[in-house]
Amino acid sequence: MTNTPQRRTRQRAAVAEVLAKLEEFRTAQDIHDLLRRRGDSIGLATVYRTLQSLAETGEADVVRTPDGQSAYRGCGQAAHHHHHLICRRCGTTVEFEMDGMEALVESLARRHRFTDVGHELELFGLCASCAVREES
Amino acid sequence: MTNTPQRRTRQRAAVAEVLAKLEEFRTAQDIHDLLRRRGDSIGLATVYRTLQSLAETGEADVVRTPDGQSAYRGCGQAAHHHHHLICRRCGTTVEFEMDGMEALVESLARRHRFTDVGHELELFGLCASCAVREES
DNA sequence: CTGTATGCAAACATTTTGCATAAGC
DNA sequence: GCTTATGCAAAATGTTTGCATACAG
Repeated sequence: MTNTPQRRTRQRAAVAEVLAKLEEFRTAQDIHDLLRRRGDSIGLATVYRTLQSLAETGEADVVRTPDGQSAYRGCGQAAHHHHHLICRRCGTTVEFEMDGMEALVESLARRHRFTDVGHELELFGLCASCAVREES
Repeated sequence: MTNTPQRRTRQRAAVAEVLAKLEEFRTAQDIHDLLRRRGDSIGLATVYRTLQSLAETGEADVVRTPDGQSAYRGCGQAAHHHHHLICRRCGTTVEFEMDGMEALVESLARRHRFTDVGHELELFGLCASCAVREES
């Protein structure tokens, strides 16, 4: 299986550029909107195709939002690498860091001969206010 | 917001029953198939509605599969609570346990006044064979 | 009886694909 | 020039919803 050589196109560059300055995960459609608003003319399908291809080569990370969309972020953007604690009722999100993780994931990956393992940890629970509201 | 009182219907019971004996997360459509194969006549929409309602009341846990489907499992089934290490290229999945997690999640939840916090941790990486294949 | 749950089909939202055209190499 | 990438619109996929009917309480 030979490495598919990608062509340098205006669109691909644009997607890569936007992706590179994204701090957070953004939906394919979000990215399409961003590009359009920036003045780049690009088709939605192309955005999808490009993001997919970038994800395959590891240049982008992907996660799934709780409502079922794919969200992308430039690889390496995981600057302060925080995770999310999300209320499954009202959607309130708290960012947090988890120091142990890095090491845990590392050793785990090594044990199973996996490389390049990313960890996007999303915890879903019930926030304080919603917990109150749920007391029947 | 009063607790919506659910009616005991044959369909709801059937879904709950299947869910109760599920060890792993299953897609709504999977569950629909299982029910049909078991001889229960039930509509797909009903399965979706029931699963959603069970998830809202906390009787079922939900996760998103990497390909964008919702997968359900009876709450409390988290018996040996393992996680998944998934190859983002070939899809190979390795189950693993992570002892530290329970405690970490617990303290984190408490710190932010969240309750009922579940942790489904899915790690995506590159398995040994795919890593080799990717050496360009 | 009253009203919620079901089933079906149609509606939806997101993502993928076919195909003709444009553009990289 | 040959071949891959793009754009558009149409198709596919997974899920939700409207509405008439069935059935639980």
